[in-house]
Amino acid sequence: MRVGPTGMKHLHQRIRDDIEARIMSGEWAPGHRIPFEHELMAEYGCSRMTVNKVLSTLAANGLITRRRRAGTVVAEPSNQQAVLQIQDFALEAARAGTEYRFKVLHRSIEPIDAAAAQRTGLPAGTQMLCLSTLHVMDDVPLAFEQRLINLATVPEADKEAFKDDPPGTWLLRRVPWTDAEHIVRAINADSAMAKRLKIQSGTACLILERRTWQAGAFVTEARITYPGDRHQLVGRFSPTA
Amino acid sequence: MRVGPTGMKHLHQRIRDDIEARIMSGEWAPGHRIPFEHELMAEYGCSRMTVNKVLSTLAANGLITRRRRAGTVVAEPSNQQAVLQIQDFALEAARAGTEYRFKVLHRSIEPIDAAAAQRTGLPAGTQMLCLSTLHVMDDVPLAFEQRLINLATVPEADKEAFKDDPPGTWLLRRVPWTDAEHIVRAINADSAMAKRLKIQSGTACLILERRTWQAGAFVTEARITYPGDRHQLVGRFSPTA
DNA sequence: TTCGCGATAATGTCTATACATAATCGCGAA
DNA sequence: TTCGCGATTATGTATAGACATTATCGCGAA
Repeated sequence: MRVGPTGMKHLHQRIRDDIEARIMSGEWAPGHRIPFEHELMAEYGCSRMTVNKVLSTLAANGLITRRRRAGTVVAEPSNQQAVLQIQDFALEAARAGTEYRFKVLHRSIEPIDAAAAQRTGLPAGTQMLCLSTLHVMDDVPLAFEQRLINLATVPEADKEAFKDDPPGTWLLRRVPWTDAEHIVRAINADSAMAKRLKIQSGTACLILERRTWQAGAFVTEARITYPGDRHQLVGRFSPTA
Repeated sequence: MRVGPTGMKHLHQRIRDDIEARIMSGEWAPGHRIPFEHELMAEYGCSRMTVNKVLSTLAANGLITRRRRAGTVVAEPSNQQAVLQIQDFALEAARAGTEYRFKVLHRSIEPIDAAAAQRTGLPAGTQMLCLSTLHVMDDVPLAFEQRLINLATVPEADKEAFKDDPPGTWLLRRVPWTDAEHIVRAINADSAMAKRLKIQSGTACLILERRTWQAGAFVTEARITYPGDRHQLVGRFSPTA
């Protein structure tokens, strides 16, 4: 019976770590057939349910592929993905010990144009709350946010003044979402953006676009522009976590 | 007994979808206490193991928080994260029906400098395989990749010519990784980069830095520069998937 | 040889039960 | 009133057994 260090608390954790280690080390390469459940039962001296729980979890995480009758094999590495944390400005400022404030520069209710209609999947002319917000840390503009909020999905946004919390924070706490789409790209700041962010015209900026839906209904779109030299998106990721 | 559409195949799927729907719709807001397992048993007319499996999965996905004796509550929405797909150039080209090729512009083995040592967590002076690769689609430069490969972890990289596959693809297929770090930022192209990518000097570029480790041992670092107007990172994400 | 079909085998789901673990509640003592 | 400790209770883990589902294998017929 081969198990990991016995200091580890639970049986299924030991089995899981053991199998993960064999995959991660390359001992079991992609395509390698993993022992059948009844073989693992014998190897670890436990019931099938326990082995099954471990393998189901690994399958859900994409490390292995299971097929009835055929057995279980180590999965091919899939498309790489980058997981980036998107910080809440206020939280980030508090951690860094700096002062944060925001200012809503523009507010209106407008029907969306054709391009926005295509992006959001809504009919053109749908009424949207449009907000432009500048995020400032220690008197330095950190980001400029252009946001559309679907008043059909979030009618209470119309009455909100966005005095204590910026729109993103307010929405995150209020409206659950089921689907999100992100786009990241780089542009040269035009003169209007340069003036708002107090940077030179032409400076490279990072743009993060995020659209969220709730059960198919469009909720909000945010386009956040960061000066390239003042902000970067960072993420750490383990496939097994 | 309230269950979803009976067309759905499995009991635990129906229960899961039902609970997820109540959370996602806002009916059960963050902080709301979810019925105890024995209550859900009665509600759905099933065994505790089945309910437990559903709730454990939801907890693993971060939708709910469970504490012994205290019960289960809907979790506060955590820090938002963007999940971005990083395409393999060859695959992307094949899908788009365009021609793809790459060219290794530079290859050497060098000890890393102090800055790289800090980024990677290796002692300064460690020998690394350094590669610079240009990725070209339909004769248009799409990206410039600067890569370090740790020869202590991947010694066989030294003998690889990178003729059929670019370094990234080769590594992905060969070396499993357990941890990755990503950084995305924007810069203005300097004259050397502009020349390589056939863009105007000063054009905004997207930089994706990716570092991977295998069980604590550094594997590789890639710094990929995309012309901002030719490429963007895209990701779609559901919290429940 | 090839095709079709039934036997077989591996995973998928579910139940009933048992005991472990941890946090809370509430009672009784200081 | 407050503190500490034991009882209570909800979750966490594990087992054995049962049946469902679905590929695959291999045998027999065309």
